[in-house]
Amino acid sequence: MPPPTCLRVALPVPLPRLFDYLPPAGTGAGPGDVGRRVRVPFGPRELVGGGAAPGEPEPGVEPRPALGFPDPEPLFSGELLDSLRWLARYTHAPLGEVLATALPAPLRNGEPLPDTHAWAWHLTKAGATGLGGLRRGGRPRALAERLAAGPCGEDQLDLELEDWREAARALARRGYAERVAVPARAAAPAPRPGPEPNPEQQEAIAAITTARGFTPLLLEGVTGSGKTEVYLHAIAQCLARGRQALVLVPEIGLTPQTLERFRARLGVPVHALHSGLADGERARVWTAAWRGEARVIVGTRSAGFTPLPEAGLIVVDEEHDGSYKQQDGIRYPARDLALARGKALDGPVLLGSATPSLETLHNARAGRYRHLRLRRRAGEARPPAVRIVDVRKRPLQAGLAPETLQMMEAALRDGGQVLVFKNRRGYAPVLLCHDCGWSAHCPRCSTQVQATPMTVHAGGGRLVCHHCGHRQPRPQACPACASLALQPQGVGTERLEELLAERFSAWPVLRIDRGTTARRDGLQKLLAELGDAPGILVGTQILAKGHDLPNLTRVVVVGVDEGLFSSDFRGGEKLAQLLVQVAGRAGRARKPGEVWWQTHHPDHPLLHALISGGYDSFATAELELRRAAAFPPFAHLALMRAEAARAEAAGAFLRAARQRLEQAAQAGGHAVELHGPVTAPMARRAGHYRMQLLLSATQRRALHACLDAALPALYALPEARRTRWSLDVDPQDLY
DNA sequence: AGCAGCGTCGTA
DNA sequence: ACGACGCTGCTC
Repeated sequence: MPPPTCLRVALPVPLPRLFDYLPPAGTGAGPGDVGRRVRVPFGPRELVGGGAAPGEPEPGVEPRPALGFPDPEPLFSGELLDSLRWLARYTHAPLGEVLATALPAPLRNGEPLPDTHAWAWHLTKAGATGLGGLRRGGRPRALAERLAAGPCGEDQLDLELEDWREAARALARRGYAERVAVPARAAAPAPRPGPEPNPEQQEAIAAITTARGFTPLLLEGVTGSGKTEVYLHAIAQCLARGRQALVLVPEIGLTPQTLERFRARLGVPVHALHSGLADGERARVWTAAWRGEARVIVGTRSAGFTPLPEAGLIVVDEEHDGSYKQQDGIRYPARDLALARGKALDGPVLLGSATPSLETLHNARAGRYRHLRLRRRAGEARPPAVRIVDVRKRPLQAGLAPETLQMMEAALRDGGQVLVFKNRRGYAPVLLCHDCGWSAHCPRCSTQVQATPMTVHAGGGRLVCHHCGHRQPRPQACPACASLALQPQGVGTERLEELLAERFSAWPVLRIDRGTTARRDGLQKLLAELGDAPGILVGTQILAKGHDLPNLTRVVVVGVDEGLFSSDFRGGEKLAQLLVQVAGRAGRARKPGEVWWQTHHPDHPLLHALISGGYDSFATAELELRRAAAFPPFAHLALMRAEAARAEAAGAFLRAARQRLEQAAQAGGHAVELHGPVTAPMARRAGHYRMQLLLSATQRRALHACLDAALPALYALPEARRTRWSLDVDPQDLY
């Protein structure tokens, strides 16, 4: 057989096909080019794609020559390439878009692989002699003395000395110290042993380390039960076998303490990957993993794409967390990608959570995942007592009942900290005219029924739309009746902070939300400021996890009711997870914790299930509801969304799509139900009209087969060009 | 998606 | 007569 003349290339364009190119030098394309980056001409522009397969050009196309290969060998191969192909099939996205998403920006743009050495510091001759002249007790002196004992990697310096970078710069200016590149492995700190695992932890560790072949495991353990210890032991054993490990954590779960703990314990380079890193740094970490230099990668969602030529273990911490599903761009499910990678690797995948997602729990109960449990909290910590506060007819101050306020005061006087959880950012959710009833709405967003209210921010001075980000100054007078009686209605975290600071003026009140923690280490700094002193923390979601607050004894959840009647099918699950996670913040050390839920619905079954039987009992009841209603995990969903400046354009596309999908389902005998098109619950966002079409099927295969059959035709529809449309397989919510 | 080619308007 | 748009077609 003659060698193939073409390389079929996957390009980062929203077109469901590959493109054929002649190899650059005129040599034949080969299987060695699969997974390689290729620079190609595409119309009037130039793109970087990935080799998908050698082959012959489709009849009728005149292939152009590729411009060149940025690398001597494929960046994507083996398990990673298989997993990315799986992801493309699963999301029904073009392979080229998936490959591009898997690469850090510089590599996506065709830049060469960066250097991956680590940095270390060493003392110069001048430094060794001049050391004695440095001021005693100063940071430069301390650093110089440390370096006199031998060169030291930057990761190790992070562990040993505070604010050493400033001191290092000072030494470098005098010519006393130098920064030198060293192989990544050489810069790793020496490992330190951890505490002896308890019997439950030992059992879990043994289950993971003795697993052979693809083994998904659910590690279910309440906050403080020591899941991280299990991860660390399993990773250490994986490293001892000469393998790499990947740890995924939620967006806000990767704290400097977490990273420090991993670094201190493992004795190999531990690389972090998160949204706070510069592009160049991400590319370096990705490349270090690709070269096998990085042995442990800890990172958020996008770290799921890290190449691991010697992978031995994948951990997904807090596997239920919503941040694992990308909400914009191509929607990929990082937890499921991790499972797919484990399958392709034929290795273990450890899913950890105190509140597993219902689908994971369902899989575990059905025996598809091994189910490991940690029931005991470490040390003497006891589970917090939960109390429901019936606020019906009660006079509320700052949204808090009198007995809640009394309890808070008592806890503070006792020297403890109190967390007040309110899932509503801003000052107040509505601005209302007391004279005529006008209220502020976003000019560009609306539900099916009404324009959405704008949230009052900045101490009442500004209006912000939480759906599209639109902001405007707060009007001085009512635009409808010119009255000056404009009143913020309801309570957000900003106002709660203000009211609590007034009521509890003797104690510090700290607000923790997206506004106050914008900077990367903002949260760290805020919490460090408070320390163990008595005080109040006010905040949103962000407070639900990740931070050890040993002196936190009371948790108050103010907005329980807002979650109880969510219209979304996952609303109950999300609320239950939140309530349990927030409760986990209380009483982590010796002090017993208490959690107060304020509600107008003290008899709601969700609350009772959680109190009487815990998350497990809630999950059992909720799974029954899902089964009865044929919702996930008992059915599989895909949501086709369309938005356009004219409502008609979005509807026209989805009607055409429905027709093609129906035809495909009928022709292929796929049992798929179609619902819609209907106006999206958020009917207009940022001025665009939104419609959606829901697909559901009992068999996942049927859903995918139907989409596979119909999608090529949908891309070609004339209506498709007049609207922005997207497909979301396994949507997190139906908005 | 981008980008070009081409038509329809708006104004100088 | 020039240019700001929107619509259409095309990308190996």
